[in-house]
Formats: sequence, structure tokens, C-alpha cells
Amino acid sequence: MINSVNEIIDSFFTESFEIDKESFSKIKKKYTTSITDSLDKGHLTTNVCMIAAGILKKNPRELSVSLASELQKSINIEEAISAGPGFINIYLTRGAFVHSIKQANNELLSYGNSKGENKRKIQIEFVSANPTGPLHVGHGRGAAYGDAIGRILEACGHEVEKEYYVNDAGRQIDILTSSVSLRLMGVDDEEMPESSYRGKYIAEIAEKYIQSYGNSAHDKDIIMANLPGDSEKEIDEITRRIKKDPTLWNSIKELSLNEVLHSIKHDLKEFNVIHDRWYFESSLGRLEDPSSQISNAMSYLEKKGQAYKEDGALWLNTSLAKDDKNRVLVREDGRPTYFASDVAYHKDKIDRGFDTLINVWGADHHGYIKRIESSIEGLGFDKEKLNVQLVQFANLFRDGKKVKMSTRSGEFYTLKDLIKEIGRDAARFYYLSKQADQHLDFDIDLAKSDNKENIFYYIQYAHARICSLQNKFMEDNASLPNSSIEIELNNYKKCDELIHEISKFPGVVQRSAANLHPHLIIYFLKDFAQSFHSFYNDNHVLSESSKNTESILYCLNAAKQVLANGLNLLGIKPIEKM
RNA sequence: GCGCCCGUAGCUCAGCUGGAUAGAGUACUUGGCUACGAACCAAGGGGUCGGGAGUUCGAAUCUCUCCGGGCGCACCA
Repeated sequence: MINSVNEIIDSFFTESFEIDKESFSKIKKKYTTSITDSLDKGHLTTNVCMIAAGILKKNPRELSVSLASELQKSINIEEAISAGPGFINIYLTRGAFVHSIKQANNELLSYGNSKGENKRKIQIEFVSANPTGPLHVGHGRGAAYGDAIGRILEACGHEVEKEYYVNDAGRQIDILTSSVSLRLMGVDDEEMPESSYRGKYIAEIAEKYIQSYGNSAHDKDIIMANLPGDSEKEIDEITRRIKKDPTLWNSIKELSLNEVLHSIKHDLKEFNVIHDRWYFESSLGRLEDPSSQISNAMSYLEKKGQAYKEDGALWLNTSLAKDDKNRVLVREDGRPTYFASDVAYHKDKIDRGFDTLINVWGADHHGYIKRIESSIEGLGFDKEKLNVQLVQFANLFRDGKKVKMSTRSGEFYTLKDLIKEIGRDAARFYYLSKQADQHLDFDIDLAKSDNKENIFYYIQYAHARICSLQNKFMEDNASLPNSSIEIELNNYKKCDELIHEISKFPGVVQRSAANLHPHLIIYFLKDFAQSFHSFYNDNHVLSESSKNTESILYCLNAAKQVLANGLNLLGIKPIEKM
């Protein structure tokens, strides 16, 4: 509908005025026709006259009066009125206005989706937590966010691949392996080094290891003798000693990594988050191997003159792209930095042919963005391909107090705990309820409460109420109604506000996709639920005349579809019965 | 010092590429179940959108500047 209005507007300007191409494209670029926020301004509104007035040096009011009379000729438009400083408020014919009810009833699950004129191949990399322990509540936010934008982008016609980058090659994995090894040697809670992982899950992994391989531990007295005082050096020295038995090391490492990955995958599945691909850092290969991906990436950068040797290390000239300083790719001693792996990984992602790479990162990584962007430019690609979305940490509150979390000691509130306490869908909902790059105070008590303050249930309640009405109706009828005849004939108008809201939904989904903002859907659903509850309270649907009841129910089915589709885009299952 | 984010009602927050009288929830004061689910609805008060300047027909929204708060700035991962 908006498109056909825009066509009239465009031809009005191109045909009625001697207008050069440049001015017209300026107007076309700036003006908008949109659904009004409330019905007292009509159904649609456009600001084109105020935009054009400045460019054509005309009076906006006069423009709007003549454009309004032009618009009124359209068969879908009942009336077009010039309003305010030069807006045009458009009243659609009854048929055009109620069209969205039919559309939602016909398209069902795909109502709100769009075809995507510029369909892109998009990769979203998210969560990517180091596989050194269970996911905690901080990871949950990134998981919910990445998954939701994936669903929303797909609904807008894009091709989306979701990926988890597994850092299985670095020092953190060494520490994990050492931690498990120490447990196997019988090191107890008190004795565990400060920098080791000490959570309960470490002991559980050790237990698993014993079950599979028996207890073939290192000699505790040798490993633990004369360790350096500095806690970081201490754990590294322990690792060095344990690694002297490579067979044992590798078997412990392999089992530990598998166990942790298994639990991460399990938690994500419980959270309704599925990654299409798990990409292992180790698959980039080693620098010693000249045919590995990481070697290829490094030599490619060197050949292009982007990387250079200095003080025995290999540096990337990132400051050319406005990074503060150049960064080391390969250390003096020949070991690659984490950055080197990341460069190689991003090269691989681009080589795989994605138009857009969305990286969902924890906010503490924001200093890292410029560096990666520079490396992408250094590789000869447009840095616009990369879109980094930062996710701020979520603070949990219970009884008005912040829930404490200390990661190293292992006493932390895991994602699993959260799902168990408030449920998967409520957790997803509240993670998504605020723009991702802003701090989120996650109130556990609120998420469990059962009043309007808990907007998750407020929205679900609207859906459940419609289901309940339908069930009641079905007690005496064979099937649900399939038209809104009384509403179409304008005999019943009390649903109008709701219909107006139904028609807004596809636009909300598009905006949400364009900005990568799932929370826009949440706030829309909240307002939408409010419109419904208000209608429901004022009107007793099932005691209307049978014609009216049927028409209303057909309309409410469209409303139910909007609620369901909105929730589905967030990865949340609509509730049919509270 | 440099970079990123934030500052909107007492509190928690919405506000889309600039648009018409700045919105919700909560709290406070009231009213509404002999009807489909009261986990609900309705009404009221509450604001110099951190301050200032600029761009514009029009600014909470864009630009600059100042103030206040948070975070990040490794040959760690």
C-alpha cells in the first residue's frame, strides 16, 4: 500500500513540475510515507511536501493541498487531507484498510517477512566463548542476541549462517588441561593454583577421565615442586612440566575439550540456539606448516607489504587504518599471537563468500575492532563488510542485590542455572529487552513475577487469551471463521485500532533487521498486547451477534499471528495456556 | 592522554532514516469481575529530553563543545 502511494507521489512531482533529476532524487531519498502512530491522523502519512518545499522553493501547505487532491483519485484512498505544517494524512478505503487482517490470516507464519530486495549472504559469529568452562550468564546475552538477529535477518530474506569460533589452540586450553591434570593427581580445592580453573566441572571432567582411561596421573610431587611465586608463571610452569609426557597430555586435553564443548553445545541447545557451523581455531594450522591457512595469511600480508619484520617479530601495519599503533602478528620467538589467528580466520570467512560478517563480541573487545578492521583492509577487502556488534555485560539482580560472579574460582551463575530458574523463554526475552550495546540489569525476581510489570507474561497473556477465545468458540462450532465481513462492511469498528497495529508489524520487523535491534520487536509487542487487552476488556466477543463474533475472531486470529510471529523471531515459543 | 557507550518522569526504560501536543511500566491517588482468563482494563498528577551553541521549515534524534557516569586501550586469550 505504501509503495503504491509513493508511486503517485513520485509521478506527481515528475509530471507536475519542471524538475531536474537531481532535485527529484534528493526529494525521493529524504521523504517517507509511513503508517500513522494513531488513527486520528489517518492510516498513512507522508512528509514529502515539506521536503520538496525546501528543494523546489514552494510553499509546503500549497503543495500538500494539490498533492492531496491528486492522491484522492486513487481507488484505495478514501480521503487525503493536508494537515499541520504540510503533512498529508491519508485515509484508506475500508477494503484497503482491513487488508492486513486477510494478509496475516493468509500468510500465517510468514506474515511480517519480506523478500529482501538486496538479499545478502550474511554470516553471524557469536558466543565463541573459550571452551574452558560452562557458559555463564554473560554469554547468554550474546547467544540470545546473535540468534535473534539471525532469525530476523532471515525473515527479511537474507541468507544467514551462524557460526561459533572455538578457541581450541591457545594458552587457555593449556590451563584447562593442566587444571584437569592436577585434579587427576589428587590436588584438592585448597592446593589448586590461583590461576588454574577450579570450578566443580574440572573435578567432574577428571572423574570422567578416570572412568575412560583409568587413573594414569603424573607424579604430584614432581609437578608441584618449587613453583614460581607469580600465579601466571606458576600455571605456565606446571603446564610445561605436564607437557613432558605428550601422550598423556594429549589424551587429557582431548577429553577435557570434548567434555567442555559438549556441555556448551548442550546448554545452547537448551537455550534454543543452534549454530550452523563450529569453526576450530586449530584448523587454521600451525605456522611451522607453510601450507597452513595461518601461514598463508601471514605470507599474503607480507607480500602485500602490509606486514613487516622488526625486532625479530612480524608486525601488521594497522596504524595506516587509524589504529593507535601497529600490532604484532608473530612474536620474536616465532609463536603467533591471538591476533594472527584472528586475521587468518577473518580472511577465511571473507574467502567463503559472505557479503557481510557480523561479529557479536563482548563489550570488553571494543578496542579490538579497529585492529581487525585494519587487518581486513590490509588483506585488500572493504572493511564495511565487517559489522561488529558489541554486547554489554548483563548484571543479575536478585532481591534488589547484584548477584556476585567470580569466574576463576568457579563460583558463578551459569546460563544453565538461569534457564532452570526462570525458564528458557523468559531468559531470552529479558536478554533481548534492551539494546545490546547498553548495560542490562537483569532482574530475576521481575522475570518470575506474575503481573503487568513482567512484560514477558503480559505479551504471552494476550496470546493465551486469544487461544482461549478460539477454544471456547470451537466448543460450539466446527471451525474458526474465515472472514471479517462485518468489519469490512464497516458495520463493526471497534477492532480498528488493533487492525492498524497489525498492519505495522512488517515494518517493525524490517526496521529491526536494518538496525540489528531485536528489542524493537519487544516494545512493539508490548504496545500491541496493550491494544489487545484494552479491546478485550471493553468488548465481550462471544456475546456479540454471530456475524460480529465471527468477524472479530477472524481479526483476532491475525492479532494472534502477529504475537506469535514476533515471539518466534526472538526464538520464543508463544504460550497457548498460562 | 586516546577511543567506544550512556545521561529522557521519583525509579526502570522506549522513542525507527530528523516530523505534528515527548511515551510505557512502576510508585502514588481513584474507579471497574452476576459475562469469553482481573497474570486484565480505565482515569489523574508527575518533564527546561545533562548544560550551551550550530545545521533545518522542524532537533530527544544530526554536528561541535562543556559537565557527569561506565568501559577499553598487551609480543594475554
